[in-house]
Amino acid sequence: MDGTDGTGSGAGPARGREATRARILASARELFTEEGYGAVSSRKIAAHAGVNVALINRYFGAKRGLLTEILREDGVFPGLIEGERDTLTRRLAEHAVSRLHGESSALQRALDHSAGDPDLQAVYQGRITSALIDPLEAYLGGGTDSRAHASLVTALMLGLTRVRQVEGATALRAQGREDLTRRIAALLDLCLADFGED
Amino acid sequence: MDGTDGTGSGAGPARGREATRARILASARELFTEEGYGAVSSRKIAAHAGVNVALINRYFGAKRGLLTEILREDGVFPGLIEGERDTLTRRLAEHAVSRLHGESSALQRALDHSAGDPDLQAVYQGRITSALIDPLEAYLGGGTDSRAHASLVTALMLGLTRVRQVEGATALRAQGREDLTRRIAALLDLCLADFGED
DNA sequence: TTGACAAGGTCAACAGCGTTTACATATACC
DNA sequence: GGTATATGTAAACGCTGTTGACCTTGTCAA
Repeated sequence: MDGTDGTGSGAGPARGREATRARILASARELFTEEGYGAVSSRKIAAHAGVNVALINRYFGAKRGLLTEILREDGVFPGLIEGERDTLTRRLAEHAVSRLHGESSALQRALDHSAGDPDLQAVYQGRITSALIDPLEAYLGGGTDSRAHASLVTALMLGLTRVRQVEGATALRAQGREDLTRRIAALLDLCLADFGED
Repeated sequence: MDGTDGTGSGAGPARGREATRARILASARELFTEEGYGAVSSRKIAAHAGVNVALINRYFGAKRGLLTEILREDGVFPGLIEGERDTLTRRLAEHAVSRLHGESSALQRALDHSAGDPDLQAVYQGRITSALIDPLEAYLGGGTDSRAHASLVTALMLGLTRVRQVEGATALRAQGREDLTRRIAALLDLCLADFGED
């Protein structure tokens, strides 16, 4: 008994399914964090994990399955879309400013950087929808316009991340942190205002 | 005389430098438009142009050079960042709504779709900076806050494009076109407001 | 006219990628 | 013990972008 697996019911597996899986995943996480998704090859991950390349595809289907799994474990906007409605935009704005200042985790920054990889399009599509737009829509009450409001909020949040990637957003960061947070919160409030009121 | 080249001064070139270049570029443009940057290989472009693969690298340095050249020819936000200041945000908002409705050129849509390709990171970085942020900053007068204002505007514009890619933005498009345009214009106005006023 | 030089174009190869297939090995149950 | 099954391995497949050696064509100078 090596006590690794949970499939103990049927015909017993062998050496270390879960252990191997975990080793691959840990290596992928580390390398993606350091170098980004596109820059790390399957063979490199396998070598780092001390494992055969083919096992990546065996256990995760394909390279992108590694990232899917990593994303599944980490929340992108953890704990923001819950709690008081009055302070929602303030919380989101603070989160956005933190990101502008590079205060998100190293992994998160690397993943932002890999967001446009063609291979990951479907992964990020599902991720943004299920971790941001959908929860926002539900949080806002699910009315007819909730989806549109959620989309506008998402646009601003994603756009800020992109601008930081493209030009560093030094001018934004040079604004006082509180001023910038208030401005973004105000923008988010306007995103959430009823349509036809401007 | 085959009348192709402009270098006629020195020792004469041979068959068709400019003609070949143009043929490659036209093929790349067509294929990128139809299938996107990442999905089209160098060999495919060469075959479509009836040309040897190596010529792509000879004339454009690398595959990404093709896209650089195409972007150089087409303006991304042509003619928006000029003219009356009072209607700037309205013009930008109308442009954004057009994009949301898929009314940009097929090429532009394909390029939006390829925006995150790792190979193109530097290309798009320079493009967005030189075709959007920099002109905006200059247009806004170049004051200390102009850059920050330009960054916010860019964030919103890029974010809207991304949301359309990710979830289709059907809820946004379902809003009345005029209402949506007004909302985005209002957001852009707020992006441009002085800091510390909220 | 003949030689030399350079530009344009071709061919085949390189190193790397993600992925798959056929095979060997070790484990657990009957 | 035999056998099915899960785990791990090795080697290849087809593809990518890119490069270097080669051939061909055209033009100029001697």
